[in-house]
Amino acid sequence: MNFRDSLNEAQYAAVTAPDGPSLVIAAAGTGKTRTLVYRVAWLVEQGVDPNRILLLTFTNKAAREMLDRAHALTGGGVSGMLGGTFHHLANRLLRQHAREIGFGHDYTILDSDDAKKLMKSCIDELEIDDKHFPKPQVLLSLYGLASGSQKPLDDLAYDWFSEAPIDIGNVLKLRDHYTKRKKELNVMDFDDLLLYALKLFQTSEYVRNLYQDRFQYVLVDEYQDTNTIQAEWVHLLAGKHKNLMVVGDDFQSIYSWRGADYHNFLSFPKRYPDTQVYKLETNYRSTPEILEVANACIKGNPMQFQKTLHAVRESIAEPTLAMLRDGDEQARYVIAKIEELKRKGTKLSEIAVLYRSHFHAMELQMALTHARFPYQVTSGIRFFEQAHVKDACTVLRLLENPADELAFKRLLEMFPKLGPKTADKIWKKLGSRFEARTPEAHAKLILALPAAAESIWKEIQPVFLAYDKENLSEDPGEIIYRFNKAFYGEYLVETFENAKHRQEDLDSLIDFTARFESCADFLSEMALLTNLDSEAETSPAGQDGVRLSTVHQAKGLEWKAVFVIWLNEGLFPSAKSVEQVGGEAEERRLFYVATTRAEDRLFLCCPEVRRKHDGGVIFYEPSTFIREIPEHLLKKERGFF
DNA sequence: GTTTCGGTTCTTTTT
DNA sequence: GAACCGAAAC
Repeated sequence: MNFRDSLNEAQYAAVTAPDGPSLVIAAAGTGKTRTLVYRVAWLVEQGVDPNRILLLTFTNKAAREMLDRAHALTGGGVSGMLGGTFHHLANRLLRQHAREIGFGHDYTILDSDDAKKLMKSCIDELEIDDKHFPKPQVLLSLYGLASGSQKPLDDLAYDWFSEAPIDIGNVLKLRDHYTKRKKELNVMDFDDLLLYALKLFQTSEYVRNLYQDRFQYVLVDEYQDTNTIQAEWVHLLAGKHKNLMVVGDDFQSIYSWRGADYHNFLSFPKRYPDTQVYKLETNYRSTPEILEVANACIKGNPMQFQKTLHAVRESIAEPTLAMLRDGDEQARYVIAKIEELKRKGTKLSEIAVLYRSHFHAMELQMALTHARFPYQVTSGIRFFEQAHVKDACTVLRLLENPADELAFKRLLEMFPKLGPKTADKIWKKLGSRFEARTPEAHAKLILALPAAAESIWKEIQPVFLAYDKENLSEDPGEIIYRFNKAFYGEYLVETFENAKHRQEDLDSLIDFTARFESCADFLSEMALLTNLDSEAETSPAGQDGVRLSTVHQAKGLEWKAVFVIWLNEGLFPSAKSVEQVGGEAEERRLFYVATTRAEDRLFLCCPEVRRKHDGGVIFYEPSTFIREIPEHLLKKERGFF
């Protein structure tokens, strides 16, 4: 393979870097993924066993893309290489060694919805009835931050609630209780996966040696988004061979609210004194006038590796700043521009509308539907977190983990006359455990059920018992199918008005299970996967449509034309973020990410007012980020409706 | 004592 | 939407 001809100077240097620690500072659109993929190919060509290469990413999408590309580039020469998200690797190791840290190997992974529910019941159990006590969601963020940053909870809590009269003692007590409950239920939340994986490495010499020996080369994508745990874990993973290559861009660090600390990235050379540094600044994606806007907007941010995007492309058009009246006019403006682009030959799938928060897209979604424009939303609600999908998986979860109280209660609460209180009583009566595979457990349960639920249970009991009898532990789809046939299909129709649509979801869920080797595999995956349609998007069948996405979810992607909507003070930058220390700088980086997604055309949209549902209006100033861009870089437009 | 239903309010970002 | 709250219904 000719590496020289496929790469520019800086890329080539990084790809062929000598052993030892190396830091690749890769600005937006400079071929970061390409560099990583070629690095893998290079290593393999040097005779490194792919089995001994580890590639860590943050998202499933990034992992899949890199593995695919590496595969294609080497003609299948990288099979055996381990590549995936931090959470995936953590899960993989923990499944094998969970006992060493006091869990069963059959632990369940809580998604955020489960975690919220469990947190709520913890609050009830501690009888905290303070009206002003923070909501489960808030507490989870706080605990997650403490876990990810490895900082003491009390310090963080004092800062977090400095202006609210919150009993910090309760906040601390609650975390201990929550931790204890998770152990009892044999469940881990997302933060736990990372935390316990690190703990495993710190406490078990055997495990540490096993993987330190194995991983001769460790590559980390988006290193600026690592938190303390991840950085420490990476440090240990590469601890023996010390061939650690991290790639990232401090300008694109946008996850500090979940503990990401780009100082890991900035201080990498300090931590590893013999680090080789490579800087990629040649941008292949965008026109010079788009890059000028991007460079201008990020320049003022404090504490960063200075770098400037150099364009290689020809000019096309100045980015447009559109001043609009309200959300409706904004929607009409966007649609009119999309029509114009389409007439000039841009495919709809090459156009994206980006925004700070999901609800910012509401008017636009309605207008697009009305105008019969095909569009695809990278949705806020994750496929696997929808109520009916979670309902359908309760049986499986119980079969796999008899201590899964959340699944048990979720299942029982679908029955008539059975609410939270009764479900709790029954769970306790059964000794906080339900061995769903044994007939004895079912007999005991039936005695405890209200009369109305009894007959329903008798319908679904065979589904549970078939698991061992018919050896279904490798066929998650079959269990879901039978549960649906025995009970859930009917329940769906009685409960939801859009039952048909939800039934279709379940059908595709059953199809989706086919790719998994076991129920345990499937359950882990569905907690760690974001969306079912993520692969529909890469498949050729993915139909033509405008992409609607949050900026966070757009990271790493690119489109010919990009619209950024609701660029208003309080919305983007979001008011809540700006309150936090370093919040505005992070929002600015987010805006930088948004602008650097565009290849040819960039439209910045800035309405004046937002209409509330009650008919009132709120005035919004244009975003600081707009005002920071020198005027001559933008072409100004007004609404025309 | 519980469940269920209907009305109200509010949306940050993700593994 | 969906999460929360209060009141009616069982």
